[in-house]
Amino acid sequence: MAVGSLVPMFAALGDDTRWQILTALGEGEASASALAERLPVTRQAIAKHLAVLAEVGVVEPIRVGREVRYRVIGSQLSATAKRLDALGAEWDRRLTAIKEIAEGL
Amino acid sequence: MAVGSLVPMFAALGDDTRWQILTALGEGEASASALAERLPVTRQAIAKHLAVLAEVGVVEPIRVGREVRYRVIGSQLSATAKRLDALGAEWDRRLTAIKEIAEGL
DNA sequence: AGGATCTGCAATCCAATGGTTGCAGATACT
DNA sequence: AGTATCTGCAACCATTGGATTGCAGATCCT
Repeated sequence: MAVGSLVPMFAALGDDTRWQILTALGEGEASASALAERLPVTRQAIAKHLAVLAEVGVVEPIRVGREVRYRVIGSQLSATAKRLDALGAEWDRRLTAIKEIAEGL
Repeated sequence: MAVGSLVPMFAALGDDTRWQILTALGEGEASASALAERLPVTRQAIAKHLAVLAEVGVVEPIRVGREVRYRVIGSQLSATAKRLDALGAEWDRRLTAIKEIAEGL
């Protein structure tokens, strides 16, 4: 299985502030400004984070007049999870096979 | 669900070289020196990567005489996948509920 | 039109990190 | 014993990246 696009996804998910953003978005769509009011970082910092989250497709921008709201795409997380699960199973399968060969079975 | 320990895991998985290492380890246990022979980075760089991978528990060191071999723990990846999948489902559930409320259903 | 608010871009700063080289300690081989 | 090999520690460098401030453009409201 190709690892490929998984890496940027994990890199995006490997930051605490971004999870705070995702968690906040779990309560409904919100703009960068709105998020900045309840998170301990600047609007611009949040904007950057939203950009990387959008880049990997885990969040989606929705223009509403002059503001841009974001919403989480849960299915993207689930899809990533499926791929990761497959990789984990694959590793166990191969290593078990190798072990059996090594033990002469 | 607590996100907690997921973040360091994703941070660990969010690096290309580390996936090269994991992939190489998929063909069997190997030491840092052995890995350095087939990857385009130094042994010490690999050693550092193995340290962070071991820190999050996706890899396990096995001392064999004077060398230290590492093996992938596939089940850790699967476990992470399960948690991520649960989060994805949770988000979709909540956002669907919010949407229904907003539509007055 | 004028004010308030939201977004976007750019420059800047500092810490974290991926990578390197060099050296010392430990273990194996002959 | 002596040599070769493997690990581990430390210093160091360059780049990335999270975060900030400042300013300009766009949109809404009265």
